[in-house]
Amino acid sequence: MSLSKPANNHLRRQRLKVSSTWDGIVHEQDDSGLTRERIVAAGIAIADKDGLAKVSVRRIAAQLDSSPMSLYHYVPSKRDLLNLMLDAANADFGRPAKTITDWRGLLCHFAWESRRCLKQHPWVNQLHASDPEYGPESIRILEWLLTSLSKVGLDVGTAIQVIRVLYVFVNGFVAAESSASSAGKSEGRRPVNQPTFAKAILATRNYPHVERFIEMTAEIPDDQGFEHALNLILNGVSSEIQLHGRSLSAKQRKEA
Amino acid sequence: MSLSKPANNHLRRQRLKVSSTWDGIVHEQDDSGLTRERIVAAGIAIADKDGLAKVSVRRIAAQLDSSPMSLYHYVPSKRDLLNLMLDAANADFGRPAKTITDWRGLLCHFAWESRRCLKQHPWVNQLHASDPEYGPESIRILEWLLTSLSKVGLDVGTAIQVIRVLYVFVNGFVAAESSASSAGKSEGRRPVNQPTFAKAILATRNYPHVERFIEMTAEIPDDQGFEHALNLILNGVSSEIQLHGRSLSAKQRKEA
DNA sequence: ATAATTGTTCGTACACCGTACGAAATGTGT
DNA sequence: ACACATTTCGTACGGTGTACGAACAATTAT
Repeated sequence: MSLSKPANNHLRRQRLKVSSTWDGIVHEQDDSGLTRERIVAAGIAIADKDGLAKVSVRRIAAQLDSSPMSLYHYVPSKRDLLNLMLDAANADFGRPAKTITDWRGLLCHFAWESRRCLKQHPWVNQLHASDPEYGPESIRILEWLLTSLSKVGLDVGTAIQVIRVLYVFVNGFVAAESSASSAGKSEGRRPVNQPTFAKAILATRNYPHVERFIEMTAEIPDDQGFEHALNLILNGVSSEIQLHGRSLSAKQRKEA
Repeated sequence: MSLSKPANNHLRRQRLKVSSTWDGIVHEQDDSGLTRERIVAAGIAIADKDGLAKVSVRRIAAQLDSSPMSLYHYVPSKRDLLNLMLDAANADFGRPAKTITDWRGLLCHFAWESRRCLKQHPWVNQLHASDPEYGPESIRILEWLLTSLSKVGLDVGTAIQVIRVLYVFVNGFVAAESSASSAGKSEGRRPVNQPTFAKAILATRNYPHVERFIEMTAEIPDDQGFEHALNLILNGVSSEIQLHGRSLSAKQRKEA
């Protein structure tokens, strides 16, 4: 459709050499050509619309008016393509205003913003469970967070430990959230009278607490539940900091 | 190979009617026949040995000297088969001695025991990310934990919230653990000079904190890291309880 | 004993997947 | 114009889940 400008392709190739960091290979193209970015974007689009399971090399190719095997010139394997998608999904993680000057604020921002990104692309969780490779975006974010925290006076060691917990928590929470809501949406998926494990068992009325559990998680708004849980963890952090404070009193850390 | 005893099959079918609760269907068999349990067990064996990806209907059938389609009489779909596997994996969750009489001890036990189960079957995490359906075992465990906690005086509402956090945390932690270790084990998987996103980026030495992060998570023994993180969360719980304690002082919960 | 009914196995087939291989096409440098 | 490098893509292999229906075996009814 749109024609390329072969005149100065050579120059542009020279010029853009910096951009691509996957391996040695460098490509660029105007609108209609293949690009790793375009491929990744198409993959994300499909995953967002129809779920991660529907992301196939063939389908991406179709969406780009190309052929399956062509993609393999820009991406070494599907596995890696998924990794690229994963990282790209973190691209719109927002750094906060600089006005935040306490660790709690920073961690809060991190948690909420992570959650926002994750909810935008529910498939990230699935992906993340089977392959936690860090991409450039994730690394940038992590670095930013750690430097911010240390600027604010938090010991880097503790920061790291805490982030690990927080990160894991947010991921898991969102996973639970999104799979619960998707279970509600596509509730005609099952043959109707096949009442899902859980329902059949709970119908025996032998597990009152669990019933209560399910009720609660259903009726409490997700945001509120998240905030609550988040605060719980942050309180834990707070008490951690108080304990072996700013690297003082390292001795009494054995029993407190 | 082993011959069946067709003489009294009828009687035995009558006798065993109680056991199976999936839907209405009831089956039983001596050693050589198909059973839902045997199918599930085979699936678990494969997943344990070669990973979840290698669990296919065909392969399970082969392992049971049967044909693929035969399995579908005992299991409605592969999706459900995986759910059955998931639940079966929780079967050896151990209840603690009754000597534990404080919430912290109970939650600790729950966390450690969950982790143990998860580590035994690393694929559970993967599975869990894409389908969190509760099975009978999980429900039993949850019910037990909740009743125990309430016996010990913990408000059920808080207990529920806390368990959610803890559960999510343990899952995520173990996921991180196991995928990190598996990345180390099969490190010849990549074409050697294709240096993984992360390594290439970190090689620029622009992200010192992240480097430190990776070092730390690598060198701290997993058990220790887990204990630390767990205590952090439990401290959060502790402060939560102190705050709006045993439903006292609900007013000052706004700012503390 | 014979027939009808039921529960269980399984061969075949379809649509889909990731991707190895190598030939074709396209563009570039001399 | 020719040689070269890059990019495209047709074909094919071996795998997947499972719908369908024929075959078989066991149980029950007559």
